[in-house]
Amino acid sequence: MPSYKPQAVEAKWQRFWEENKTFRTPDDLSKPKYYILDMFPYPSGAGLHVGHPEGYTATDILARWKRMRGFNVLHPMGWDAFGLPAEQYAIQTGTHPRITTQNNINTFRRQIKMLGFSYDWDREVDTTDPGYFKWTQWIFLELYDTWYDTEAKKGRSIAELPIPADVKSKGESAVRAYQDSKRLAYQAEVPVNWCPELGTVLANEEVIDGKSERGSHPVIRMPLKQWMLRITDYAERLIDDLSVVNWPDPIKDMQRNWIGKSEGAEVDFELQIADCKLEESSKPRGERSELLGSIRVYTTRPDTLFGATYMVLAPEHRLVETITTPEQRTAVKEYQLAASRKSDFERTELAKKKTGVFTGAYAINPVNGENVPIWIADYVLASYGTGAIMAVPAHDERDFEFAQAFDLPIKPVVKLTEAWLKQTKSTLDNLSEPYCEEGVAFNSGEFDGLPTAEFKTKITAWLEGKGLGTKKINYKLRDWLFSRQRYWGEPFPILHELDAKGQPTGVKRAVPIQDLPLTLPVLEDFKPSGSPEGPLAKAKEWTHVTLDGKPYLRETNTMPQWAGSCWYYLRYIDPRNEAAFADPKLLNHYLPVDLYVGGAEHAVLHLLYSRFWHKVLFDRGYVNCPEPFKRLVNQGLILGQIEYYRDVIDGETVSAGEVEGKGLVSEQKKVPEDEVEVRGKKFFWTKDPTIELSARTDKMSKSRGNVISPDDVVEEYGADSLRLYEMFMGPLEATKPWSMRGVEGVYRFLNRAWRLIVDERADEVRLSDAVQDVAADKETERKLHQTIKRVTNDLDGLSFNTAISAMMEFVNHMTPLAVRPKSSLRTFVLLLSPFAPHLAEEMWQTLGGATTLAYEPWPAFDESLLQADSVEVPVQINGKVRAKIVVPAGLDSAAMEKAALADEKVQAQLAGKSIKKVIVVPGKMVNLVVG
RNA sequence: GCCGAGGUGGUGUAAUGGCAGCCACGCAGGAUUUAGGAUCCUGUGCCGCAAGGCGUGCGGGUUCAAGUCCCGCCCUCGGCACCA
Repeated sequence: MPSYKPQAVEAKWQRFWEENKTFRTPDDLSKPKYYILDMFPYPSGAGLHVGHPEGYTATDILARWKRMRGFNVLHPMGWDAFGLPAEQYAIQTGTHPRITTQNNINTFRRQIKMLGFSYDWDREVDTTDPGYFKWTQWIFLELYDTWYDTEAKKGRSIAELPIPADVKSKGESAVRAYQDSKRLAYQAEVPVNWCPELGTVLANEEVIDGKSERGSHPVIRMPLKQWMLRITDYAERLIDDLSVVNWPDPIKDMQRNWIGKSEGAEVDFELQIADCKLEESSKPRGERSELLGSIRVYTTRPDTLFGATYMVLAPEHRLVETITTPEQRTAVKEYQLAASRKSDFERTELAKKKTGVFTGAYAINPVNGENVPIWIADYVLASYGTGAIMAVPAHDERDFEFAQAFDLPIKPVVKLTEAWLKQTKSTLDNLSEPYCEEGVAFNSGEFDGLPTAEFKTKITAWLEGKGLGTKKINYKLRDWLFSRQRYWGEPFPILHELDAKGQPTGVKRAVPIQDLPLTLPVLEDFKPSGSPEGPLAKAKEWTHVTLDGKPYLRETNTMPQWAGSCWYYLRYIDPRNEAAFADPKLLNHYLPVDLYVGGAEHAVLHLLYSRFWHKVLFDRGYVNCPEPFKRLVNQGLILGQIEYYRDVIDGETVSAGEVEGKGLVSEQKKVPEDEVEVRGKKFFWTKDPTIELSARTDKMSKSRGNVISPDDVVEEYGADSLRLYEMFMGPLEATKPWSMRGVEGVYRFLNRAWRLIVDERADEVRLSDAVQDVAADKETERKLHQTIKRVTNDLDGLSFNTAISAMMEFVNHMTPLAVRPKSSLRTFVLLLSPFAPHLAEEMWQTLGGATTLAYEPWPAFDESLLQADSVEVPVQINGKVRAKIVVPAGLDSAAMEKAALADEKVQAQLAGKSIKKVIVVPGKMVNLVVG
């Protein structure tokens, strides 16, 4: 084997690693641990694409590096295998999802192993394995058993929930209902995304622009009884603890925005209805909220209360019926009906123009006693705040639009500056747009002159004093809709008690722990039932059970795909444990995950859900750290190769520039790369050089036909080249286009590295004659130590691309040498080994290594060997480089200045001018400021 | 609209405020080769024969010195989107 044959080398070392279990992670608690985690994939039928190995290669390089630095590295892989595609496939073909899933997993495993990643395969997990989802179900039961103690800010067992005396006195079922109302996992009637075409409920993230992600079927909102998880109880802690993790700021921002904390006040507006007005107004706040006497609103700008000229209720608000006057009843009913029929999509998309209807009722503005009309409009959401707002059109964009549409009064209460009025061409009585900034109050009675922040505090206190309002914090985050009407998911371990007639009593019971896992029933027909029970309801023998002599009906919903991925990082720590989800001793040792790498598409949901579950487990004492993932890095998207297009209009090709901005519609046709000519910054078509082409990179997709399969790349260039190219493309976090030419570039580099060491002309792999046991010359020594330093620092900073270019420079230095010192090459091979492990192992062996290099100590660099004897430094005159001088390294400022002034070119430039200032950066440059 | 990231050669990219373009791709020339491929060497930001000038999205500013810091715009991408 004279030349570099990746296929042979890679097969050989993959076999070696597998047979020797080189990357098994022993639970050696005496060594420092490093837990490095990939986001595990959903094994789709299409197999891996080149985007997957990007993150996996990065983590593998770090895992291998950390091992060489003496860490006990935990680096596992598994499968997030429940979910819709396998089920859809089952519906179409009749193949059981278990079988498709197994096939897909086998494909993914083969492909991932082909890339030579150093996973500990003994720790592989599969979310659809009963041994795994037993514990998903167990965690669900923990959530079911937990209530959130707002005083202690901590989840506690339901057994510890204090039962109020009046509840206790009403008996056992009242107590049970009270407990059920506090559990983190609870059932509730909520509006869901119902897709009639698919006959199932969809998650929000499965609905795109009001249509189903699969098949683009219409989705409507419909109230259904669903399982919910009370993630909102943890909202505050989910925000606060972002400050203790090392995550990219944009991701933290996205999570904060998603949770959407806002601080404001709830204010009660008394209804102007003769019957109840007086009798209710004396009631203490809190009790009154359920009565008819007032409407409660939420506002972040209580300082604009004096400018509230009307109120708006969501069409679904529970008081709409009661307050609507007989004259308005028909109009209100019609509006409510229309609103309920609209999908969320229509409600937002068509809401460019504000709509609404007057209820005929009035309320009293608590700060000035003025009557304000009450409207309903779908721009107010029932699900946020109190479902009702006070409208301050002068200082709120939406209220302003609405007020304009319906000719409602607009009353400014924050001082408008002259400049602003001028700029917006407004007058005090006639604003052209709302003023939404903070400012100083006016038109606000005794509060005139107060700045916004101070006003907010004062007015809130004033309202509290009168029992009319209180400080309030709201979140955009909603409780997590946790049930799906699907087959291929974890069944809920919950039983519904039946009475003698076979009707549910409303009493729920957890499946006893010893009966877990609760596996899925065998079904022939996986189709959605079209009813809220889901397909599991069809398995009658499965759904009906008797426990302790009582008949029960099993819960027939299944959990969403997020469930299994919420905690897989915990199972890796002790994947075969049958007595617990993991041994606490091991959990304490390996947690938290030191580095978590994955796509930014999981920036919010998966990471938020996972953190939530982790916090519950933390509160309940199962894990010892409040956050699961210490450091997070998002790998960027890999786009398809650059492609060139010509624009065709009515069969004629025209230049790219002629289409843009002229409202013309053209058909874009692909132009092969060899028909592209570069002229300046533009591209032209060789078949008609007057035609300018456009160039573009797109996301890889089947429909565009630009998907690159790792299988093909590995077949042609080998896994090491694929790995290296994935890292050489650019920064890990960046979005970047694929290029086969680029793969070839790194392939050539590996070939050059190979030829440094291996005798090309021999039949067997043997050391090249040029490699000898000699001491390295000074230059080589310096280059080597520079390379060690750069690679080490770059690995530390996850700058894999620059680490590779440093190694390329080293190889470029070594290539022309007739005699190459063996010790330098051994060091180089160690540096290369995390990146191109197969090739490195082979070269290590050729250089005399007895066994795997996976646990060889990482090379150290000697700072004293880094510095060259002399350096070239630029001499600038007024900031422009005019000369270069060569000076001994470490020369001081004064000497450098002297050397610069002695230079001929400098002398010439200085003729007839005087030096005003001299700046010397030792070892870097000299700048002479002359006049 | 709001939040965030980013605009550097023909391409991917690199540069603790200190010589812009490291390392690659591509291209050009040369060596080797029957030829092709592979390999090796040299050159390659733009304009210019050259001297030199101009160059990091655009316009200002700070500084001896700005791709990097500050202010104002433009464009691309990602996320959120009537959340009061």
